[in-house]
Amino acid sequence: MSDEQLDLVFGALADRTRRAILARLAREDANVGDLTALFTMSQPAISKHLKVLEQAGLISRNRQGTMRLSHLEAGPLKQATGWLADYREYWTESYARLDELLDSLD
Amino acid sequence: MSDEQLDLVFGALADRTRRAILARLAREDANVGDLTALFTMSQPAISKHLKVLEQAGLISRNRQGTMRLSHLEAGPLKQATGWLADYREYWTESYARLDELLDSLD
DNA sequence: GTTATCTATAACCATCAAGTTACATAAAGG
DNA sequence: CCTTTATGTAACTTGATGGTTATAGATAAC
Repeated sequence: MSDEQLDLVFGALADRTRRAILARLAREDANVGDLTALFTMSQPAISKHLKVLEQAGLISRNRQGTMRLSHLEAGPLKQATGWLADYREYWTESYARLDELLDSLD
Repeated sequence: MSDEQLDLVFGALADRTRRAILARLAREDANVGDLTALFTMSQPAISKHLKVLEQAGLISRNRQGTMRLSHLEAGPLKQATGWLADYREYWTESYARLDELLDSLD
């Protein structure tokens, strides 16, 4: 995973509103209105967050009538976890199992 | 892990210089001078990055004579991975193994 | 105690990020 | 078509971020 991509992914995850959006999308796809209702901020603010998430590859979006549904994409989350796992030497307890896990990804 | 802590950890990881510092520290502890030599930026810039990493709990530091050695701390990396793993439903292939892994952490 | 080395801090600058309000655009329905 | 609903975009404000240079502070050596 490139530095540029990791910048985008970790940058996207660095905001709690965006993390909450991802948590919501993990349950079910949602449109902008659904997501706006969850927070105390304006719809344009949510649209901006969705744009950041989309550019990081963390969500995809498609039109459904007048609405646009956001859908969680797990690929970048997987890759970010892969990056973190490079430090597995420091995860002393579960070194072996993590190795297994990583081998099995993609 | 609190939202505040996740903000700090993902925010710290969102910068490629800081990720490179962590990668260097994964091999061996280093002082500010060592780290400055790796990049094309000033020593104060590196000191600032180290401060960010320290506040995120990703490194600890202790004096060794006139130098201060930075040491990688894996705890927050582990917890950030734990957060990412909440999306394991989307990691279809390795669902079971990741569950095992998480149960074994801490 | 002076000097040399290593690191931190202060002050500053430019850019970016996260929010706002106001308005424009897209699709569906009567 | 005109209206309604849903969303995107523009312009702006505020504060954070990432860098700089210059300087101060801490420790060791002499």
